[in-house]
Amino acid sequence: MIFHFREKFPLLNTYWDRYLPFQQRMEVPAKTVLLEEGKISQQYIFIEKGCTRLFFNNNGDDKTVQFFFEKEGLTSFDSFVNNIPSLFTIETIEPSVIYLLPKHYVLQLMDELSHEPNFVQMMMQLSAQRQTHYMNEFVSFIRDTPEQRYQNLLADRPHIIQRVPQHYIASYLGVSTVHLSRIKNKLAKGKPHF
Amino acid sequence: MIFHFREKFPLLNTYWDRYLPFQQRMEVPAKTVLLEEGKISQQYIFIEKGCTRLFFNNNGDDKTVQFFFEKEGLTSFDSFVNNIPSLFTIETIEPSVIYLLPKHYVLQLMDELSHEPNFVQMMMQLSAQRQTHYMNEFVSFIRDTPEQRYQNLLADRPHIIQRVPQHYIASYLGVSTVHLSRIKNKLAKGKPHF
DNA sequence: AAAACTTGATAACATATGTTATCGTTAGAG
DNA sequence: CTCTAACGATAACATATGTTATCAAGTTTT
Repeated sequence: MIFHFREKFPLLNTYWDRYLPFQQRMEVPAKTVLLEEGKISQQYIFIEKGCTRLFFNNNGDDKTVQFFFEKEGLTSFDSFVNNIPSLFTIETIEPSVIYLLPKHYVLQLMDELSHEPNFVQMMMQLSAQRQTHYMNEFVSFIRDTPEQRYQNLLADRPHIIQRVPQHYIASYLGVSTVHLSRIKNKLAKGKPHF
Repeated sequence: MIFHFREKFPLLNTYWDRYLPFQQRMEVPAKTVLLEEGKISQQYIFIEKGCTRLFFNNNGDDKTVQFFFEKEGLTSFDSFVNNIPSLFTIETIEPSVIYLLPKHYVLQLMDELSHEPNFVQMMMQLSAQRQTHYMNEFVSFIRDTPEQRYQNLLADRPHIIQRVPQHYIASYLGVSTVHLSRIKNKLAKGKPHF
């Protein structure tokens, strides 16, 4: 999510590597809560193995907002940056191996980074990248039907459909589990694969 | 949108003021295109008077993504930062007075800013703010019905409903113009105001 | 191994929403 | 000032989607 720098800005690897010793390694089972709704995010989460989801509770039922997999990092950004209660819970979906870096070190790392020559441009690019992600999710809702959104997911991020339980995907797509099942059924009939 | 710093970070006013002379003032009628879909955003837009919308074309009909009013600044961020064709068009809704600041100056301003002590924190806060905005739009779709989204709009940003033509609002809410009209009718009956 | 929970499919019905068409009003253009 | 286009309401019908309930197949727990 946020500091998923490594591929895009290889320069930064040296910075990250310096902070690796401060990370706490954890092996956790599925459905482990890494950040609870209402708590203030105190660390950055990096996923080595497994996957997690970001969700919120709405009148008793979960609404999943995003999924994260191997080599991705995440946090409840607004909570992390502004020290306010998180609107979201972060929970593992599969048994996972994760690394936690306390906020203090993240901020220190960012401060060091700020002296690099292209820091401003880099920050803006990362900011634009994250903004574009959520904007695209939003745009997809005002442009596509749930069926089209499911097909987009199937085309662009099939690993989500393969690894994530269907009711999480349903809430992410904004439909009921029943309707997602109908969509799958309809697509299976339309495009038999034999 | 992006550089709407002034209230949140008064420190920055001195920076902005220094760049005011480089801005181009324009008085334009309604439905003036300020940035066309497919073109690369070359300037930052500040609205002194009037309002604009950000939209994209989808098979012939517009889908409005966001509205902007007095004292707000905007650009097609991803296009602006990464020099790629904009996915969106920016167009005035009312006759407006706007200021344009060429990208070159914006980048120069940011570079100067980067030497301020709390620059990193400021950038992260602004980034979080924008991310939160789009995330909330997204969350609203997987949590609320169109009727609830309309009521949220009415409660949180009534000026949009007052000043913006209804078919723009309909696409922004993700419903047809007919259905938005139905929603308004239903709410008017439920809560008579006499 | 039995029990309990999780996951997913499906049916039946109710409601929400889209589409197309028509009409009236208002606001701009010539 | 008249004409036209933009805007908004409404009806009628078709389709999409939600809700509730039931069933089946795995998984996990005990």
